[in-house]
Amino acid sequence: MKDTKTHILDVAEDLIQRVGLNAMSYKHISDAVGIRKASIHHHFPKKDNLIDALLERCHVTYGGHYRAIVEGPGTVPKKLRQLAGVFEDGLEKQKLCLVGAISSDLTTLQENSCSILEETIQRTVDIFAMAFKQGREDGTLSFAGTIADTAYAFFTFLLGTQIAARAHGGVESFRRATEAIISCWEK
Amino acid sequence: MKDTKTHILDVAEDLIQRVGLNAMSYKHISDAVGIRKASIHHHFPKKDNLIDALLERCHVTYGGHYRAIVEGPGTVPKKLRQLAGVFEDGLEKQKLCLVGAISSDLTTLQENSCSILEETIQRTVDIFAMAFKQGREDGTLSFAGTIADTAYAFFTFLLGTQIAARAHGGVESFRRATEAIISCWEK
DNA sequence: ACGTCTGCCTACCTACTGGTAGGTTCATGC
DNA sequence: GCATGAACCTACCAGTAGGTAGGCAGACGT
Repeated sequence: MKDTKTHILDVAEDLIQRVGLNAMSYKHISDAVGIRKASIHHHFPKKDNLIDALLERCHVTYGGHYRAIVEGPGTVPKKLRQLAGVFEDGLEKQKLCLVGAISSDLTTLQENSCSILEETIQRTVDIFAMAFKQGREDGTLSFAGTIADTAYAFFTFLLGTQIAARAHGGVESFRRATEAIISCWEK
Repeated sequence: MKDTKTHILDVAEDLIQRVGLNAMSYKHISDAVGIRKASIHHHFPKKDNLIDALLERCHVTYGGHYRAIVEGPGTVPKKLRQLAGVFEDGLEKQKLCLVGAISSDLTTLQENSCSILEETIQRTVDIFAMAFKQGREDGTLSFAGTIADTAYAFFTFLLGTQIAARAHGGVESFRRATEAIISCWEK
């Protein structure tokens, strides 16, 4: 039986990815975890605390995941497809990237959460940028903008395509759109 | 003094774009319009009716807007930048594209609304596709994928970049990311 | 044996959610 | 003159939101 705090975070993350930040409630979490609502408050007094913890955990978990891909073996175009694959896996389960789901409800967040979110995006883009840097250097990728801008664009593209594809086209459309973008960079 | 029904739709649209679908309530609308909550229900009995009306109106309003750009004068790359400009204008007011905002909260929608949303996305992509078709034919654009896939990718890219840029980077990042993508297609 | 801390509980609070019932006012058509 | 229906109102409903107060059982160091 795993740590309750982690269990709460897992359930909350899953709920946010599926139904969105504002449709997720302490009641939903307590139902799924199997403890009372007040007990969730014992671990995370305010909803903001939960969100902050989620975002901080996210740029460890996902950051590690992305980093493993970028620093791993294979050609750069293949790495880009692997990064897209992470989003595709989520989409298959009708789930959005946590950053995307939370960003959509940005204006209902408190300031501190916004800062963490901002930092999480930056760190993610930085990891993506390593791939584009490598691709430009080894000549497997060809793109017009800067490394940072292109990495940012690729991340936001994946984020948006995941959101749109859940509403229209599904995994098939996601894959075709991703291919349409990556193949333009491929030398 | 404009039609109340239209006034309600305008306010609801603005609210959804700013705070999201699930953070928008009949109370907020009634406050902004200046009539009582029950009166909103008189015009739109259920929230779903409001959302449906909003989506249907959206693919008239925005559809017309996009069509005017695509069918208007200027080179195709310029048209793509004008399309991006529509999203940039929204971002400047901290507002998301209606389709993006609603798509993020897709799972809290009823079936009928999902269908309309799907159709709205399809129609929008179809308009975008006209520009890519023209660009491929007159040789001002060069892209690897099909016209439909690339148009879809460009739309979802704009959608995602708008969401992400509101959380990190703002208009500046939006513009740089957009330029990074378009310049790869420009011959 | 002792206090104390953690984890969880029941019971409760206020504020707000979407939605309904039923009444008033007023313009329109017959 | 009178019925009709649209537009709006007050007043209310049950359900749910986030959050709090206070109690209880067990583990733990002293």
